[in-house]
Amino acid sequence: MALAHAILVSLLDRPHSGYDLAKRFDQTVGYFWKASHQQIYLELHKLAESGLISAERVVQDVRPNRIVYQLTALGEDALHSWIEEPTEPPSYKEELLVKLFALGTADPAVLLNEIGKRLHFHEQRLAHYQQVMQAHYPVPEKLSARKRGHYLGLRLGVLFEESVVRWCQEATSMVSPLASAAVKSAKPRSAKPAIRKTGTRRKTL
Amino acid sequence: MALAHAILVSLLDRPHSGYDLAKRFDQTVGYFWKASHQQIYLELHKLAESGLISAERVVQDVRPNRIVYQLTALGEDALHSWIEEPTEPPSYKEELLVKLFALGTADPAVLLNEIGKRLHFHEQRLAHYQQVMQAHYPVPEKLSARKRGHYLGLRLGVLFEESVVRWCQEATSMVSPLASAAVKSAKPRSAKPAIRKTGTRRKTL
DNA sequence: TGTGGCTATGCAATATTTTGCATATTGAAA
DNA sequence: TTTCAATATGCAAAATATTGCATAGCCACA
Repeated sequence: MALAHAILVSLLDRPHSGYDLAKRFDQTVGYFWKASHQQIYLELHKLAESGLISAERVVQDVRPNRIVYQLTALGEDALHSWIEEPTEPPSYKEELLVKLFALGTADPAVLLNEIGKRLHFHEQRLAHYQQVMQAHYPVPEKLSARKRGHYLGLRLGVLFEESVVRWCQEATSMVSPLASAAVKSAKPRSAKPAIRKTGTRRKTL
Repeated sequence: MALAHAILVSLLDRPHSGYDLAKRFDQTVGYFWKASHQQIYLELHKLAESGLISAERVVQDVRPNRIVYQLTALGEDALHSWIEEPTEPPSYKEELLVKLFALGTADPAVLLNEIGKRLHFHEQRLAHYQQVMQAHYPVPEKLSARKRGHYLGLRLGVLFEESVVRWCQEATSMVSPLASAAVKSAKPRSAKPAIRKTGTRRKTL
């Protein structure tokens, strides 16, 4: 139930509305913990019900009203005893690697294209992280305790992205010979163009 | 529904029983896709029902009987059209980083200990990956297409583990000054010993 | 002779996450 | 002037994942 805890640590910094949290989970915390707004709102209701956070309605005239949540003493305790519990290493679920496992029979060109898209994505994210790093944590040794925690999150992000970028480059050079070979031997696996109607999704599988 | 596909790519190599798959998901594929045996058995039933795989009961006298599954033509098609679909980058969920976000108020010694355990874990895993690398993929440039896919999975594993190991080291040197400072200022957050009754789990949070 | 581990499969209940939909206002752009 | 993006919150259904439990024989160890 770690989403609850991710919300609680966010509230440790300062009170947030669900909307705030949803945005925050698209940045900072979101670098290593994703959550949709639906999930956040649901979790906030649960947390409020169990007394770990308290809600306050803030009336706004220009914008829709907000419900701002803050930690209760109970919530702080719960958070800190959770922190004392042992932490399990996460499991990565990399769809792209699953696909690469089928490199023997799949069309290398398709996978090469996917790898290229990923390279771009991770380069962008790396650049973003590095920029935040420059702007907010130029001298890590001088940071306060609280900021060190945030810094270390970002730091792992940087290291990860660097790895993935490098991997994408290596993967490109290992897959592209297969793709060009496939072109030469003219053995197209499938002629259907990769048209994706956005919004549709296969139901059966 | 990527578990289904992770199963299908495994079956692409050769037929497997649920038990085989569960073990495989603790190795190779499991490096980047975890699944429990319950989930695997459930998924196998679904896949068999939708005709993507076929089941065959293998009678054994010494051991319990096994049910061996293999891909059908339908299954192969489904797998390959899934591969053509765009792939989303995964989201990492790192509990430890969530905890580190509370570094301002949490006990640094506890987190330092967790980081230490993680360092050990990832060093072990890195060593294991490197050993498999040596044993099975000594010269990546000479690998067949099929093996290249497997190699690239392992390769990302190595890069990841190297990053995390490095991060753990950096994190240790950034958190330990806080821990010793806390000892000096004698400000224990909680006196309760970190006893964990195995099998119990908090229900409310 | 009991205890535990490995092989092998599975059900049921709960928890978590995703997907789709719904509502309502403001301000800026086309 | 319609359309789009942003602000703000939420419900319901379906898909996925986790947790606990059950069965059952064989083998090794003490």
